[in-house]
Amino acid sequence: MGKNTEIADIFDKIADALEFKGELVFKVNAYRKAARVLREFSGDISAIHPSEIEGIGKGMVEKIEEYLKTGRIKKYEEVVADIPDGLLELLNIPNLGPKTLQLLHKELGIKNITDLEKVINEGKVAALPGMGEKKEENIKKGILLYKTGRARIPLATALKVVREVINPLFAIAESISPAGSLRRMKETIGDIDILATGEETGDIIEAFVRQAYVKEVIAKGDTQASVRTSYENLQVDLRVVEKESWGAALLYFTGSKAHNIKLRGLAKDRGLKISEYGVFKGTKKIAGKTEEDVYKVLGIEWIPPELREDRGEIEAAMEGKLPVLVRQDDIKGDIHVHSNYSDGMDDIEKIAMAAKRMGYEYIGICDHSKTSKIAGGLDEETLKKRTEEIDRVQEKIKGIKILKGMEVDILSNGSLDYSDSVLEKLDFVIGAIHQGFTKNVTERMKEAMNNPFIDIIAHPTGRLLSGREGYNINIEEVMEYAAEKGVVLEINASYDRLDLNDTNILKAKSYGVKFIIGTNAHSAGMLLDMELGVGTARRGWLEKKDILNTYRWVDIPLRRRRR
DNA sequence: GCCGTTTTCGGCCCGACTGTTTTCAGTCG
Repeated sequence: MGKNTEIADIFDKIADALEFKGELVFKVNAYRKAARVLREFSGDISAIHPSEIEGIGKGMVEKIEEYLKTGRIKKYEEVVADIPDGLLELLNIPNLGPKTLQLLHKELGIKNITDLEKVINEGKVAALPGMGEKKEENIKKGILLYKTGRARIPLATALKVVREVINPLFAIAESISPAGSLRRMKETIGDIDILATGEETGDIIEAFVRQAYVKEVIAKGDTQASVRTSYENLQVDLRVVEKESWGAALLYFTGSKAHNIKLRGLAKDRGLKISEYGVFKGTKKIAGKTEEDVYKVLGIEWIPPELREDRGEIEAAMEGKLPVLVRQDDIKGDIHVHSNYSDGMDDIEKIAMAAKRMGYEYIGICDHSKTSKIAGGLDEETLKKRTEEIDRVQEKIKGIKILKGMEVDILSNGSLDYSDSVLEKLDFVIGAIHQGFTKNVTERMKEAMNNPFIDIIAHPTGRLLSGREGYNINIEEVMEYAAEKGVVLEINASYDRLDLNDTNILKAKSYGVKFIIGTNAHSAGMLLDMELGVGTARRGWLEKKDILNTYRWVDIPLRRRRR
């Protein structure tokens, strides 16, 4: 874990403590904002000066410096001194906020979850001022949710669920769209947000809460409802709005929260007010039908959802310098697909046909090399057979170029898994670390890049969304060396990888790295994961020219062609 | 605590829903 994440965690804890103590919300928010920007900041935090990053002022810089020097932040120790260990952790319980927690602590002396459950079961909570039976019941439900865990689900799963949720509503709603972090293509999703419009608002809400997948109706009003579904307890929120407010509502519901807050602040500076109903000058509504309208009255262009994270996109829009983001239909081929020669499910012909149906110009068959025995890695003899097979299929199938690639293991000394004479005959080579995740990974990757036949580095950090931390690696050093050597970094679009991720892409781009999006598909159907890779690239501000598989095959400036 | 060609003081996004109230506080997004 990097220093900035460590400090961000402490700032968040300070925010929790201050909020618990009833400190001014703006002060609390200042700590939360500082934590957020620190998490996303990729530069050297020891060199930050006040006001250099928005949200980091004099006080925060002092605390950062203090932490770097002493490993502690005194302010943190002061604010938590009189708070029992583990009490603030209870703020993660849904329906239990700082005010209620303070009340329970003060009046009933609760210090941890055990105490909390005890007083709830004894019915002592309902008797407190401002509390009641229902509030007690809601906290009880919250505890249950907290204990079962509300893990974020991968984007790929959320995309599948949202399609199931939306489909039955098409018949009733006039228009309907996913919003929230899903629309922003964030790599993991907490809740699913859906926006709809239509004549019969009540009918839409009723139809929504009556779907078979609904396990519990959390809230239901005239214009919105929240349900818990049977899909891993995933919460889905539906909001129904007037047609005239569609754009403002979509903007509001898409977020991110930080993006919205900044936009609303901008509006306020101009004497306007933005809500989910529209943009208002006094009581007069001046925009709101489309998202474009809302941005326009602020004097800026429409910002693609994937950029809406308050990472400089609003400033870029004000200067007219928004990137023209890469799109799915810019992609001309997929170069990371495993066939049944190694651990893929489908044969080369089936993959090629599927790629052709997707409208690709080329498809790169890319199996494991010999050291990856578990994954059916190919020895030189089998590789020769695969080459012949590709030639045979290519004879048969026209209209798509089938490329001979390999995902070659980077070995413990940084050498590649085949001799140069074998690598030279391939159309392209992707180097990958598949073993020794903690051993000299940075050095091995750099050594591998010294081999002139390596074109691409696969899944550069090795992290898995399902939990694996990734390699013990200095990723900045790898990025810098890749840029120097002209080695391309992969955006691996596999649903569990998305590696490089958005923030690493931004960082790599600043070093001058070029990218390629590969699905790492192990079946023809998984070619569709390209959508996830494109979304991630867009979150990393990438344009068509940054991504090499938007080029025709003959035009891709692969390293081996530039020697 | 942060921030500033309207300000170095006085602002800081905005609204829905729930549950407790009888006009509003807390939580959430």
